[in-house]
Amino acid sequence: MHTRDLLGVGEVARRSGFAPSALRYYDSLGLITSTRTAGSQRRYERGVLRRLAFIRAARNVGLTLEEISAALATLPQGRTPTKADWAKLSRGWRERINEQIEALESLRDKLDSCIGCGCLSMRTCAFSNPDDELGDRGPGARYLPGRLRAADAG
Amino acid sequence: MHTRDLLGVGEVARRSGFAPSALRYYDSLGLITSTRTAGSQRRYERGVLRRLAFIRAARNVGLTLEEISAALATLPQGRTPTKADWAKLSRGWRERINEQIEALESLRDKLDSCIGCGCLSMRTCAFSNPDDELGDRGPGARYLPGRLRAADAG
DNA sequence: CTTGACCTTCAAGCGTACTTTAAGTCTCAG
DNA sequence: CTGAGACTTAAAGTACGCTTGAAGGTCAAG
Repeated sequence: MHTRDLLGVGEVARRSGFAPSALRYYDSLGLITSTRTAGSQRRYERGVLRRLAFIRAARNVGLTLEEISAALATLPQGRTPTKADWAKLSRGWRERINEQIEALESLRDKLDSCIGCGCLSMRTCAFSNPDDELGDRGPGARYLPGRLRAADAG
Repeated sequence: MHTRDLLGVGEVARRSGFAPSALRYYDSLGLITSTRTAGSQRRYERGVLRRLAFIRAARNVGLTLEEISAALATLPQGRTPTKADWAKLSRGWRERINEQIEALESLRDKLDSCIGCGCLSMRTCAFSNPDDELGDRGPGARYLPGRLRAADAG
């Protein structure tokens, strides 16, 4: 067998869907941990796959790697996390997603009224009003309004 | 009066809510246009404010500057855009926002079933399944799943 | 004409999340 | 033991959307 209980980066990549480079990056951030062979190649336990599944799901919800890292840090150390541990971690996501949905609905409704009146003028149109907290999140791409990126790790 | 019919960068910044540096950046991209004084300082017509309102609203909806640029390019050249022109431009956003909302709802529902079963395992859990088109969008931050970032300028 | 506020350009930096490249090393089926 | 293939590191690159800094020029009220 070449299917041991320790997996190399390539195999974890295949099974998790993450690129090897992404796995090394996560490794460097401490999001996942590995043992090393005598020749310093990474070897992962199977549990890493569940961890990676969590990471991907969290990314889908919109969490940053830093937020994910913080969430993972709350897992019980010593024993292998149970299903309940993982479920607890992701329970908060539901509300987060709901907030994102609400924000988008509000945006859509504003758009409806703005198209209705044809306004789109500065600081009077709710839809484009810059005081609706924007641009106060530092540099970097902001694909969605601030409140769609509120920090709240499960 | 120092409130002419041509506005300097600082004034446009104050009125639009964009930082002067952002305005110069947009200028460099051709998103907004300016005339120049003899001393090569930028002077904007009042119409730029509506244009900037559009830009901000489009950013709120999730459009990239490139998409916004393409949308603005479809405005009638020669005459000043009417309210109807602007409304036409933003009409497509509604569907875009609805798609975003649907994607999030689907994500939330998957999460519900995943928490119910406690699964979160690789390639079997719909919520974290990497084959749900992820990681195929090149480098850069991806705060939300691919389908939440589909290109479709109003 | 002075002066202070405001403006100019260009280059580099930032933050997130990785990927790519280069040059070299390790592993293990046969 | 060999060789193909998988792996290693560090540094730089990519993408987006700006901000910051340095060094200097302009504008307009008084």
